[in-house]
Amino acid sequence: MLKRTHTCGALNATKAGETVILNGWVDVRRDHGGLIFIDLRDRYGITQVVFEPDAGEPLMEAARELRSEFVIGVQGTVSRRLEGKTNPKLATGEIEVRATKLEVFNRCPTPPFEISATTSAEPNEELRLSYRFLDLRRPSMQSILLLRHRLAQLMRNTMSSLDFVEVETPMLGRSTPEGARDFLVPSRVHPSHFYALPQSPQLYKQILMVAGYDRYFQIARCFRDEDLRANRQPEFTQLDLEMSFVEFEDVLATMENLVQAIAKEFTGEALQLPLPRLEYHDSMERFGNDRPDLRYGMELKDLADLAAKTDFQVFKSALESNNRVRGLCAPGAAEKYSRKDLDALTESIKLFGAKGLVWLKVEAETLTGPTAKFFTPEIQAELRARFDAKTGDLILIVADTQSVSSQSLSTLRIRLASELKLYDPKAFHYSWIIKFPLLAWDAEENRWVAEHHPFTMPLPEDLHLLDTDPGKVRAQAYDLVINGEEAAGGTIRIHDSAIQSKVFSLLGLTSEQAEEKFGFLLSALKFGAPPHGGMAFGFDRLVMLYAGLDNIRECIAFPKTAKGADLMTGAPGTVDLRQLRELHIRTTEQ
RNA sequence: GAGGAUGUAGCUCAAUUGGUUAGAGCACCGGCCUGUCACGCCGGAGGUUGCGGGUUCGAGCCCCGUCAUCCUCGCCA
Repeated sequence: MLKRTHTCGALNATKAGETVILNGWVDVRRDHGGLIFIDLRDRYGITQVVFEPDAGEPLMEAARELRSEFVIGVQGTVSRRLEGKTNPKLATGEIEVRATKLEVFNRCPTPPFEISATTSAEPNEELRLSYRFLDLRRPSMQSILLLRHRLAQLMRNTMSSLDFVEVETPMLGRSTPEGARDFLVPSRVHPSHFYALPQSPQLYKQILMVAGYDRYFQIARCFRDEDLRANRQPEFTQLDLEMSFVEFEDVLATMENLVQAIAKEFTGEALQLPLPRLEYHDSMERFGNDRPDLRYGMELKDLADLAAKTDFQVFKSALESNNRVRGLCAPGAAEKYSRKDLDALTESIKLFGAKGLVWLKVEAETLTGPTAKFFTPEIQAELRARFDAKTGDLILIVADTQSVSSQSLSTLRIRLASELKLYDPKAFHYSWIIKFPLLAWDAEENRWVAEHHPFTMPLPEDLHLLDTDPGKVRAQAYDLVINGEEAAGGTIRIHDSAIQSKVFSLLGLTSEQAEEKFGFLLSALKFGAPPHGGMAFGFDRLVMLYAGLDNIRECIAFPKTAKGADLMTGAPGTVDLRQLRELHIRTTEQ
């Protein structure tokens, strides 16, 4: 076998005259009859190999047989290219390898799509996923997986240097009631009993704190059996971590070191610490969601006072039902959005239950639009002032419930910012969102549910509200938001049994039920649990952000489709009846 | 569970109002070519228009069903 002495990205003019062997795939063949060029590709690069008649007819004959994606070994002499014949597009473009020997390791049928980077049209994703082994051979995919590897390495190194210990936790665990739907694994040995794949290593990492591993981390696979989205897969990866003997500020400060290292590595930016912070309540008011993209402004404004002064029935009835009247001002959008575009915007928020969208174009003298007549000159002036609106701007107003107006306006804000190019798509903005609510009221179940999980520590100054006004209690929870994406999130945990019981009772759990559901953790917490807290970074999402991707499948080697299928392997598939019998399982199909 | 989009040659796409034999570029195959690097030139082959049914003199196009993929809501931290 012709074993490589160099990779296809390694040769340059300093190696001229050396005899080398390259291994790789034929990227493209250019057959000039008397002279044959081969671009040879591996994951390091592309090197041009030239077959010349001097090398003998048998070699030329063999070279003529070569086709795209043949796997070969080539021996030859590194040779400086002739004056004016260099290729500045290739890192190896100064040289070429003049072939003296050729070994074809494997031939390849015409591939279903082209691997070469010179191809402009992207094959459709279904095909790419079916032939993932070819898709991943494409240089663009290889650079993504390499970036992913670099991020994992950086995280491991940084965490280790901060004295975190990597510990693996089980994939086969126990189903717990809170959170997402579990993937279940039947037990052969225990009929009718099931393991659950971890939604996250949450409980194990708290137990590791009790065990004295005061700084733990893991690049952990997590599983959630919920419907998929462009940025959601049934299995995904987190950088999971937990720290002991810390408070809120300690976790944030420690993690900012990691964030700073990541930013430096992937954007070259020297992040100023501490990172900016925004309270949940302010974020909801100013941006309508808890993960605002702060690369641009276009903040939401409350307009209740102005709405009250109009005779506009839509506003009046909204205020009477204690709903919100809020809006935003899109700079320079009045011209760019036709009546049809505005109808499309209106349509887009009906998805969230919005009944309509009030739009006003800011002109030199007045505001115009179908509902402008409800706004007196005085109110128009106040509206302008509130948004600091300029001629040519577009004011959009939604009158609806807190939830509907927030969802509608935050979605409009994101869409308009993108369409109006209000930010540099290559820029990065990092911020913490803090002081999340501890609990949310579940109207269906008629009880409080934990926003994060039942072990989240309330803010000390809000503890007294647990008895009087639980909905107002804020948590020691924090999210890291990068460019409008939730990149990480975490909490300080409760290590005080009195507070824990109080939270359980608010959640409607008796101590017996809590014991039954979380007994092993409660037991561990009793045996000397240190104060602790931690967080988890969405690893795939970080790769997406730094690779500039808008789809999570692009940064996962073997992802699932929207219905959770693996088009390459055919998973999920059927199994033999015998396997089912061993597992004590009978399906409804049988 | 729901809504929307897409499905035509190996790939990326086109095909007027339902009307002749469904086209193009790339890839592929054959021939020619000693400096290409998106090589070039000449020639060729390649189609169950996702699948099933219906309407019609006639369906890639209209209708019904179904499958797959994508996006979104619900769901999910």
